[in-house]
Amino acid sequence: MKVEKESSAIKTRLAPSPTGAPHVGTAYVALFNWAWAKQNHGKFILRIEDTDRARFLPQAEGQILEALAWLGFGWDEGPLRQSERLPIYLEHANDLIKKDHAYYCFCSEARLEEVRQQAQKKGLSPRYDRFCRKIDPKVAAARAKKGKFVIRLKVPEEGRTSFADLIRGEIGFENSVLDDQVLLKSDGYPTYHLAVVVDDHLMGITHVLRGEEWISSTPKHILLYQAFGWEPPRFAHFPVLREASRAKLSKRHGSVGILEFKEEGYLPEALLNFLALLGWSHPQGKEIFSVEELVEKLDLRRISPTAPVFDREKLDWMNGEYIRALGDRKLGEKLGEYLKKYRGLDIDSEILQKISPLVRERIKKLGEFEGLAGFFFNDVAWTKEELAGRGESSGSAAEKLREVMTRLEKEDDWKTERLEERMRGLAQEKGWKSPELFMLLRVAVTGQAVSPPLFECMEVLGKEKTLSRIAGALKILELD
RNA sequence: GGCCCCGUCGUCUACCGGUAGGACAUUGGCUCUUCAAGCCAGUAAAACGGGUUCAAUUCCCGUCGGGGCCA
Repeated sequence: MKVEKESSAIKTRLAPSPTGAPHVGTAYVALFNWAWAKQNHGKFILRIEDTDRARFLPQAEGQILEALAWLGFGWDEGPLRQSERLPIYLEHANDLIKKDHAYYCFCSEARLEEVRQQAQKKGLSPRYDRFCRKIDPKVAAARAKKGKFVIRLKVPEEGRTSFADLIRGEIGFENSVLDDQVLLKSDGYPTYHLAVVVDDHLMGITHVLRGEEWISSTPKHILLYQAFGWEPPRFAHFPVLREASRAKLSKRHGSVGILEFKEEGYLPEALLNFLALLGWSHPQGKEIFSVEELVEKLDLRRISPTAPVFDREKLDWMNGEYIRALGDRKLGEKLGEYLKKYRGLDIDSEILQKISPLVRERIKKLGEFEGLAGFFFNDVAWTKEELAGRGESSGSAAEKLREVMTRLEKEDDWKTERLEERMRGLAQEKGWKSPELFMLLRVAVTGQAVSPPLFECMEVLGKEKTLSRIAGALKILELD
């Protein structure tokens, strides 16, 4: 059964530039583009905007694809590369010249620079002075055949260009402040502005959801649509993500790359849930929800235009929530894959299944696993201070451990409850404080003062390994 | 410098003309073999100044502050 509704015509796109590792800001915008398309049974397109040759990075596209795959965003068309569509842009730029909406410009860099500075001195926008706009088109065309040129848009001298932003409402600009934007560069590549407009139109994009840094270029785009005689898409400008300092997200304060989050052990579901809450809010005030629920409930009018701070602490909390919600089995699997891929550790999955309930409430990211539970499969080392310390002499600590050894060696029922019962009994019998005994044992067995519950650890570790750890600790204490 | 966007607890936000609710963080407590998790309680906000209105956080203007774009 096929139900075609008007809304099924909706088409969105993600248009990242392959100039570096994909940024969370891209994930943020991708999320809403993807969800909006899904909600409307429309299409989501991936387009690689690689016309900036100076900043092009060959490995970036692969990273973008990997990041999107990790986040779970599939695309219906693409990836399309603008660099493979050069003739199309050229053709369209020429078309604009024909329609007298664009013109050739032959000005040198030096002259342009001088014009800019003069304009600025007068307190005006640093714009091009439209010198070449006055050249007779026929003369210009002839000249263009021989030498270098760029093609510029003929921006109307008067009037106002405005659009209804889906998030912010009416936004308008006086045409008089707009520059005669370069459309085609002297190297034959289109500028961003020409390429987006041509592509968005040719691909039938109905909704352009992008970051607010594009607001000031939007009037140029609208003017281009008008020059071509095309109907512009709807626009929604999302707020940009900020650091606590209100500056743009930056590496100095933590991760900003999508793949870095993956590597640190964030779950994509958690990252996405967190991102969804920046700007948007669930109508029932829910904090934890799936992307499916976002798809169902998303309403662009509910997006706040204020640039939100990317609060890594809340992200961590949320990731912890998702980890806790995972079953032991699932968490064990995820840990296995993660440790293998990023730490080169191939841990037996059965052991991982046993450990995962012990760490589930104690880690916020998969990357924290090793620090908390590495002792299960790595060797441990102690110092005397770590073992004794806490106001206890090495002698008395050693005495306790010796006693523990004797009791444990006899124990055949190596189960959590049994072990706890034994050790509590021992403490009571000897008049030792059980918290102190347990801490000593914890350090002896795990090599750490902070660990999952002691007796569970001992059970998982097994009798043999537990005893050899205690023996090892004892040796350290007996050294002078 | 010009243009544009934004301004509710520290942070993310809700209500959007009848004075503020939730979440993270934080503080205290409970629980307790460490650390967590969990539960309970607490602290904490409408940048400022003018309008409009019976009434403004909510609408309008200005100021200030933050950010973006163009170089």
